[in-house]
Amino acid sequence: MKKDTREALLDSAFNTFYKQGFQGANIATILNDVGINKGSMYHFFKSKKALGLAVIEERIERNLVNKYASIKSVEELFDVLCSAPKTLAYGCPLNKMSQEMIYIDTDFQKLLSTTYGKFETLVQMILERDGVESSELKAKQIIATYEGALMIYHLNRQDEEFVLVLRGLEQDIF
Amino acid sequence: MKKDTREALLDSAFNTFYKQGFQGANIATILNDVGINKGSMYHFFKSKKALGLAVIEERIERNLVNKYASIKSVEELFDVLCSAPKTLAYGCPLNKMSQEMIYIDTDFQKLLSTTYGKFETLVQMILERDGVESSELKAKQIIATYEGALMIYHLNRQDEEFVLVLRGLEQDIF
DNA sequence: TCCTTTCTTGACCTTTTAGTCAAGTGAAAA
DNA sequence: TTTTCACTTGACTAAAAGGTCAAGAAAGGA
Repeated sequence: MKKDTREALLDSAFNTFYKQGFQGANIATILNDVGINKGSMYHFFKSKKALGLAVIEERIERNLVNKYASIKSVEELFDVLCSAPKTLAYGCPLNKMSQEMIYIDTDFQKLLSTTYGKFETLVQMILERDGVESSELKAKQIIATYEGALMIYHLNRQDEEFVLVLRGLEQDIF
Repeated sequence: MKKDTREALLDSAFNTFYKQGFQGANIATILNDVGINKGSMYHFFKSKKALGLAVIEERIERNLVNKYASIKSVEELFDVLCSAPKTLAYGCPLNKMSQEMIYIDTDFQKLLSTTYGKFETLVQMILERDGVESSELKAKQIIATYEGALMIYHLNRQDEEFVLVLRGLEQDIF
């Protein structure tokens, strides 16, 4: 049972921070959700901050790799990107955590910066595999448009427009 | 002096919320910054939430209109967008506040959604004045790329790449 | 000048928050 | 069986948070 509590904590913390923000979330919610007591959590994580950093490393980053490492073509990439409104109910977890924390805490800043770098590399590799020119810049273009469009989607809740913006980019670039 | 305190409160609250987030900011910081006491603030704003909503209406929205309403051409628009890293030290205020609050509070959600709509309309009008086709979609494309690129910039702190992404869009579209 | 309304003060209240700790449980190693 | 160590409990603490209020100061109109 040793690992289960830690994993359950990370799962619940990820969901709670994702929805409410790191600062806005309170530990009691997570504890109640998992069904354990405080001391148990503080056995695994020395502080709320440590839990937050672990969520970035062991959930946000892991989810990104799971999602993008297996993508085989640019076409497939855009299909996955276009499905974001269905899978990401509160925006991009990495983007959201970054906007909140990078100006406040340098440990968060460093880790989020590194994680973003990995995301960018994953996208870049998909482009290179398909023989796309200037893949670094295009990876940034794709991610930027994706992140921005997802934010706009969550303010409007209009699926079609989100897809149109991304498909527009796909056609402009390729 | 009647209006001064209210205006000073809005200024300080805007800066504080902008840097630390709405939930992460505490009222004592703002009060200390302005140099007044609690009761004085609660005379003008019935709650922290009311202050936050007023900041959106009277600062975030006002700043957007000030910045974009006077832009005369698409060229000028992209120049202004490219200067964002110099003027927006903690990202796009509207984007940041939205990511944090739209899933938490419906009053924030409504107001931020409306404010975004005005921003989009301002950009759309610039495009139309220059005779750009399908201005609505292109306004969304520009804003999406801008917002996403600005987020990436703040994780990397590399000016050139931010500008390259935006200039790339400018060339792809026009 | 006097009166009314608009601010301002600063102490106070209540709730919530992250974090601590000594005592206990239980499973696995010895 | 006994010992050990990883984990769990739940009450406790201290600080910080948002918010209240009665009383006083200023400002403006009559």
